Amino acid sequence: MTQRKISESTVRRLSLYLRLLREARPSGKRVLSSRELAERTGTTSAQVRKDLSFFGSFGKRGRGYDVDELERTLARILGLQRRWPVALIGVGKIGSALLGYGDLERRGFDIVAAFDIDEAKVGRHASGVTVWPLDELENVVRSQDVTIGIIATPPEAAEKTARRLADTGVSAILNFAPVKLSTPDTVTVRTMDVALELEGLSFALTSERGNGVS
Amino acid sequence: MTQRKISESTVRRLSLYLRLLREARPSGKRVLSSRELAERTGTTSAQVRKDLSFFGSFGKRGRGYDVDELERTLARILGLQRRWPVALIGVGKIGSALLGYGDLERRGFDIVAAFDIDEAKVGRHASGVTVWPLDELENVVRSQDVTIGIIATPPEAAEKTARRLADTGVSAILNFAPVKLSTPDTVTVRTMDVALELEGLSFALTSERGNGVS
DNA sequence: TGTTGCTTGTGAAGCCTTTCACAAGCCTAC
DNA sequence: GTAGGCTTGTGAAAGGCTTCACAAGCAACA
Repeated sequence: MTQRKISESTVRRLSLYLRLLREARPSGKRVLSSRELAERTGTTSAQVRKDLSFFGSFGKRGRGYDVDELERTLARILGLQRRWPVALIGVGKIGSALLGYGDLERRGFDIVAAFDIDEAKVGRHASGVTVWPLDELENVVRSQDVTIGIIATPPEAAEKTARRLADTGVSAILNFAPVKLSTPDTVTVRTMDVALELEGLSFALTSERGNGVS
Repeated sequence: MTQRKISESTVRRLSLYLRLLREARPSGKRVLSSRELAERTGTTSAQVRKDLSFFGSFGKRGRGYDVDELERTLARILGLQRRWPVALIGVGKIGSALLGYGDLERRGFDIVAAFDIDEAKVGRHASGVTVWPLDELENVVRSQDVTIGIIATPPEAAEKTARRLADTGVSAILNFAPVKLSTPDTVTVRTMDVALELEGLSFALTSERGNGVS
């Protein structure tokens, strides 16, 4: 789609800009400068302009960026002009929280199916999503055209689950299990590990220094 | 404690090394080389050695790193030779999931108090932690010597909650609300945003390219 | 139309992180 | 005890990301 090698940090910031633009819209602001975007996302104006410049020129000199237009542009760049069907594997504590977490739907991601190995959890979940037995993973994922999977299983099961997802054609995985997944490199994996983040905070507190990082 | 300017990515990797060492112990391995550490955490052996070299020399040439010793060393570097009392603000979906999530306790973080503005949630939580009314935040945090707070409130309440925590002497915040927190720079903030991570995956899928990132 | 003020887009510089490559050093086995 | 094989620790090189700094351009207004 676009040129290669956009860094992960750039993509992260693009998401932040998009989030900000969506929040800004109701306020009636029609235009935002790179400086304003920067201040409200915790970066610098040069960084904002550089990030956007990888994809084109979207601003007007002397004015800034049109809020609506930049919102559409960023959504397109990030692949969010569409909705993504997502499969959730593991309906324990974290899985259940995700099922009920409206922010995902609001931002374009629909959990269309959930899976659990525990028969007791199979059926209709409180949040309205159907929980399938794990055996059905391949069938349901294929029939629903799922390309993004969320792993919220116990750590022991994560690796195997990842392999099954990969084999079924899923090419992006958000992993909540505190393990490194070994997947073919046709699959993009992001791991979220709460304890790991807390450990980062522990380090910051221990090495005693108040440099706030967002 | 140690020399300055350790990058966030280094700290992240140190956590991964530590996690791996703890997993490796039961297997009976007494020694691990930087190559083995690297392979199992998704980096390179040179990176492992460089990361460790910021803090000292812990290996034995020709052999590798003693598992027990390096585990202790990393725990000390990360400030994990102690336990951290943590306060949780917001006992909704995410907050409840965290309360029941044993991995935190296992890795040295004790949620010693939870808070919610909703009277109905106040009392003893299923997971055994006391849920306090929000008004009690300052009292309880101070009396329990909490220095790490987890914000799991709705986004609108996050900023104010962060300020209250900061004013009460909390100097590290793990933020689950999808907003940028503005805190004095005596406070270190890390934000975890599920939708943001999914957007990163969306970008990867959209810009069509299979470069697996862990 | 000309002037003033402001903001973008971008090469270049600066800084930081990762990778390279190799001397130094440990261990085993003969 | 010494030869061979392996691994660490680390300067130096390479690579990547961020910041700088400024020409180009838009808008408002006289």
